[in-house]
Amino acid sequence: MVSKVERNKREKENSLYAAAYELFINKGINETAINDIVKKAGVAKGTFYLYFKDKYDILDKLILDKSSQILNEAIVETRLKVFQSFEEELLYFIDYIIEYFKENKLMLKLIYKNLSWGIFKKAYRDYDEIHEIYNMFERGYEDTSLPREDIEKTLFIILELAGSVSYSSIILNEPDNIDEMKPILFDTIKKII
Amino acid sequence: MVSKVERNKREKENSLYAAAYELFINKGINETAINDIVKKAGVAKGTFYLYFKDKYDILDKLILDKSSQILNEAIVETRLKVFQSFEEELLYFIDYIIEYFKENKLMLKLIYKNLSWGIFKKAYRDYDEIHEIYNMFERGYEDTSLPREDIEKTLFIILELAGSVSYSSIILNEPDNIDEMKPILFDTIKKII
DNA sequence: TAAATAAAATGACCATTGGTCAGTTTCATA
DNA sequence: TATGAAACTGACCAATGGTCATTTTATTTA
Repeated sequence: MVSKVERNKREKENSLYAAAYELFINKGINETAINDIVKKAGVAKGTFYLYFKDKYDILDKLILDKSSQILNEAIVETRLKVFQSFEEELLYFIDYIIEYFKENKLMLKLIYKNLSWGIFKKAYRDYDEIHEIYNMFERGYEDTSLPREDIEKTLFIILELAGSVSYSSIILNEPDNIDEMKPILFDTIKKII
Repeated sequence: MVSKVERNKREKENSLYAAAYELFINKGINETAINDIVKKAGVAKGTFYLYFKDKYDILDKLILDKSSQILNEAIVETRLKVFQSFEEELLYFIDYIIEYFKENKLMLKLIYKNLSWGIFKKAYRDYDEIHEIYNMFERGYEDTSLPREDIEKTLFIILELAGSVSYSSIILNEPDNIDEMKPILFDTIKKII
């Protein structure tokens, strides 16, 4: 049973997350004051400092949460489908995330600009779901021309590539919009694996 | 002839740039106050606001300057050499930049985390040198299997790839250090072109 | 070269923000 | 119902961002 204290605690914490998320998305991180966050969350300022060190602490935790959420969603959706090849599976997975961020541009902006690999590593340790991406690669590697020992590095390269190209084309339309960039991005990934 | 006013003006501005650069590098951007910058630069606070809108304004201009500087240096060095192929030329260019940033990690950290494609576009318009990267691609495209119309997109993809992989491996040693990652990065680029 | 004009530089000043902590409220336990 | 523990509060102060009337410096004009 969850005690009342526990429940209240989570309520305050969650309302802080929700308030910070909305403000970071709509006003930007630099333009959001702690005062804005606690006011929107309906808690006292001191409460903020019970849960978070500063603005960048709640930001880190926020994007860790959001990013593992969307990654997990993409993994689950991918597992539900049947594919002819690993290539097809991988591209489906990446496309799922791209389409998601096409609809949630502000979230992409927030996540991508602040998600360090260090944070991702923490997710990789702490969240079982994240392992699934690697497992997908593990399962599929026989279909590829890749040396066994390069799997992790290649996975990294593909995720970095997909991430940075998607970010630029979705947020900045540079060098072109995402729908124009998708074919060449996918062709590139096919060349890599 | 450069007037005395002009000369003084540039001195103040440059001392602000130099101070901000050193502080951003060593203390971090969030931890650096405008007061710190003007104190280090030896000018009054009001002077700062004559030249820059805020902290992020001087940061933008700083990284635009630093990044076009290193890009230009790499281009000049590459032009001095003779290559057997476009592939060789491109990899030399990228390697030059990687080696530079290996020796200047803090600068890479500052630039990469804050260089938006928007800023790069401005450099692309304003600085002739930046065009040279595209020209290198233009000259070399006959050596590749790429369709003519995909040159710009491919250039973009390769630069994004090299940039994000280099950043992670140099700064975070993730997923491995840059010397371990280089072979696979270069192989990947070869596959792409 | 001296006076008038223009431009640049200054730093005291105030509003906003980050962060603290003594006191208060809420909850679990005996 | 009393007691102790934990969560919560918001008044408070130090630090920061940004302004602007005044002063200093450079240029132009007479």
